[in-house]
Amino acid sequence: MDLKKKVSIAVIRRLPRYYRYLADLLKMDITRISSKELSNRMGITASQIRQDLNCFGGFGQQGYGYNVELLYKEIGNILGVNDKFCTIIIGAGNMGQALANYSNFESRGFSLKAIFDIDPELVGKKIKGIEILHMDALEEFIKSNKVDIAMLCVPYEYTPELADKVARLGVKGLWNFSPMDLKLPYDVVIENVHLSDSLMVLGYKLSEKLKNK
Amino acid sequence: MDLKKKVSIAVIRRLPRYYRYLADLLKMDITRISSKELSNRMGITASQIRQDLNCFGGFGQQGYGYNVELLYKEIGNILGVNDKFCTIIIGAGNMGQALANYSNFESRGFSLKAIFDIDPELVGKKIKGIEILHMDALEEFIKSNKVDIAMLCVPYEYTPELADKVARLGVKGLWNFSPMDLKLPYDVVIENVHLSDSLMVLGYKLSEKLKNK
DNA sequence: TAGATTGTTAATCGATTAACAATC
DNA sequence: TAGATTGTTAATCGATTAACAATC
Repeated sequence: MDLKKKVSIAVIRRLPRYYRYLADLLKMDITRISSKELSNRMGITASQIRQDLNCFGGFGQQGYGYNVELLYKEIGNILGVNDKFCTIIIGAGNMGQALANYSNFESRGFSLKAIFDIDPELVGKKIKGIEILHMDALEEFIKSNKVDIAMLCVPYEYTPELADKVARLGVKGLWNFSPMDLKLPYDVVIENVHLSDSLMVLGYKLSEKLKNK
Repeated sequence: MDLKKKVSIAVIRRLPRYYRYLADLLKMDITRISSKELSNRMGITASQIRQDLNCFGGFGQQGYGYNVELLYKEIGNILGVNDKFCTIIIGAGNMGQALANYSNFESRGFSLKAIFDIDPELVGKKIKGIEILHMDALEEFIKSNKVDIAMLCVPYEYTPELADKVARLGVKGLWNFSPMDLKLPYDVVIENVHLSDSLMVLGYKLSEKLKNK
């Protein structure tokens, strides 16, 4: 179907970073930038920037550089900022509530539709105007609403079963916060946030640092 | 000082994942495993597993494979699970509280010593037996206690200033939850958790998926 | 011993960097 | 036009995979 080579995940993972730097430049009223200057700010090579951007098309102009606003919008498009993904949060503990309160998800195309929990203390409460529903209502909700992404913030032991359930109901994207690799027999995309993995890497870096002193 | 080549960060980032799989195997009372069998479970090549492990030494035995418990302990050692890092959480909002409640950090060598916030409503409250202190007490606390890692969970606009402050006070590891790349003139190791970056990558994967249907 | 599987070297692959012609 | 900087090809580097002798 698509003839051009698939863009590597390494490039994709750099896009949100470009997007952040371009937003900063916009805020500073900088209207144009060269790959050289951007490379200085970001601490990567200008070559890499040009290579990355050219995976998606020629956004620059010889002798001039890149128009910041245009490039910002283009990268936004690539990342689907204008796509409006409908999301739900499952598990309204601290992590779930933290995600519900993240204000910049909305501006990046992620629209929170509902929050679910089993705790009767939490059910009925509102976060950012979104009512917390009981878990029992989850299946019905997914069946009668478009849900693109489920953010899984339930305790470890509930996660696999829950992931399987929402995938079976047709949710195509999972954002997993449990320290496990979900394996699903369905055609689903998964992005993991393994906090303890990240912390352990920090621990490793720190001991290396102390060792070499 | 160290003659052997520095282990690449790609390898390091896989270690916590090995550690999780080995913990699972232990739980299942599996005492030995070959790189082949582990590769099947993890979905990576046996070659990569052997290469990764041999960055740190020969933990296996020809004809036998790896002793699960031994390997688990060795990887734990490499990651510093026995190192006891003292940590503090700055910002006791939902994210800070979520981190405070993460029970498996402690078992991985991270000992939470204090939590800080400016909100008088929160100050004095206890999470997991740790009292939330006022931000004003931060400087004094760091000066009179060993603090290895600060987990920064304050709003975006406070983060750079705060990072600079704790680094100046001698904290050597920062775990940053704000969507920005901290740049510090001090000798500090930083690990970022950029949630919105992760979510945007999920969004990208999802649109790719839908496009190719 | 025969079979299994490691540790390690060599080959391959992919990603990053360098170079430069094209062109604004 | 001259200078700057892109888009793109080629070179380099590093990481992953394959192969296999060593050995349990």
